[in-house]
Amino acid sequence: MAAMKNTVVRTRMAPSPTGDIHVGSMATLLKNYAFAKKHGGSFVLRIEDTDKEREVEGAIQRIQDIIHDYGLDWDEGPDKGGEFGPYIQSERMEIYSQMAKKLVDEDKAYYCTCSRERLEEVRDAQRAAKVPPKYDKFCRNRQSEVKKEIESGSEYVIRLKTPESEDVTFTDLIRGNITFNSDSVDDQVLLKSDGFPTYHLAVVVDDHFMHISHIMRGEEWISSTPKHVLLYQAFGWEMPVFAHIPVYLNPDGKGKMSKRKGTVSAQSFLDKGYLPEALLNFFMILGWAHPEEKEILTLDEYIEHFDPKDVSSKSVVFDLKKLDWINGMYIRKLNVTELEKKLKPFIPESFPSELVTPVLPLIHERLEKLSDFEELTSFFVGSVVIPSDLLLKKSSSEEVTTQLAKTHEALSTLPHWTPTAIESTIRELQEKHDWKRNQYFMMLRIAATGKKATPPLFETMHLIGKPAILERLQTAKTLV
RNA sequence: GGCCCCAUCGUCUAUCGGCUAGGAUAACAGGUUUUCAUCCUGUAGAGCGGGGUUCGAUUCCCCGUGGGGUCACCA
Repeated sequence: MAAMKNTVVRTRMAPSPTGDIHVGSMATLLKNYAFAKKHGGSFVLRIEDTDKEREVEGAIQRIQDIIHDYGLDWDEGPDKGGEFGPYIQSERMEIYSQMAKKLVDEDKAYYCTCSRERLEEVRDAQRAAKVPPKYDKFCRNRQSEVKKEIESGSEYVIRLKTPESEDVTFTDLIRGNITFNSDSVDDQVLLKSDGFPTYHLAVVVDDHFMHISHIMRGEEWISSTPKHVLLYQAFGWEMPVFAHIPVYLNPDGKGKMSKRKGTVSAQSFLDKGYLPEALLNFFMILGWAHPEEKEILTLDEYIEHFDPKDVSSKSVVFDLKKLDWINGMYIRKLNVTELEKKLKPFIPESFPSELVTPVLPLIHERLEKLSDFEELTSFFVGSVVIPSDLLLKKSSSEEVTTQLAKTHEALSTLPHWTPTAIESTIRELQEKHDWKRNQYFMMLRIAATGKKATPPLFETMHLIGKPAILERLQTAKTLV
């Protein structure tokens, strides 16, 4: 790659503060981060707040927090500055208007005073005539008139003077050359009537002045890339390398991941009990494979091997089953101290704190998500509902009554309530009466917990405690 | 609809013209286990269709089909 030879790798992520970061954006951010790290370059965080109508209060802080929560960071950005700041677009207004004016002066852009109403009418007519809706270039060839209108107070925008019938080609690292005809490119607004730049002007200007070498962004930007290419050409600037990352499809395989089909914010996955490391790992192997197809890998291993050109060119399904598997792997790798710490926000207030540590070893390998804690421990405290039909599943009412009575009797006189004492008591009973082991144990499990699936019986009974167990055995007896 | 992108097991992928098409996950079956989970073993499961190019195409080209993206003074 000759183009890369003397270039310092600088990547960026440029979210707009209109809400929470999407998981897809976080995955793209990871790629930008990893690529910059791999080449000893810099990863820049830039805030694109040029739409004051959609801006959400506090979003800039939330964006930075969530990136940190995922264990990632940036080298230059709004909070830490950098050589090419400021990194918030609303603080760079002067640059954009200057650049837009420059293009007008060079006859590469023009003023437009068309009202929104007129633009809407034009588009409606085009849609009715089944032609692609585009600006009709009304102002493009009446600039002297337009300037007079502006002098007498008309609102105006600045539009790009798109060349006619020219091929616009750029290279995408993942797909190769992509060509559009300039006739399909609108005379894009560059500077809005409120003085703010549009996204298209702002990205190109900022990426240029911030010396961004590689633009890795979502595939949904491919169709606006020709506008950016035209802008680079108009300014006479060197183009960065593009790599458009495929979008994530909904788990059902239909359409771009959207709120309609479940939550999509990066935050929401943390809230659901996924570990950031597991999420990052999932992002790594979705649409990309380690040379040895290793699937559980560290950030460092990823950084070492990741190359945007190896990213799959097709949209990929956000497979929650695989995410669950990865998350389970990461939870199992945790030691109990770490697990307890990460579990904190997922432990119900009603759960006795002194029971947390002893219960962890019993549920550790059963946790797929941190949020499973509540479900897996529901029977350790409080009251349980014992399904009577399950008690009698493999035996008669008489036998179960006898089993419950004898067990209650034996356990109530137990001097030391330990797992081993409970176990030997119960095993002795089972052997003495020649009860079917599976039936008896399962019956006890149901009586003690109300559930068919639990951690090992004796440890579980131990933690539930003697009084509660005796009480539940009594209750069970009344049900059979 | 126009434009653009894409196409290997259900899903994510390997293959960079030689394939008995490999792996992971999910599914299913079995083993370990007092249940579940973990762990181990096994089974089933894929090159969208049609044309070329070639000694030979999953791999290259074209057409079709299907899927996706995008068409704002939003990013």
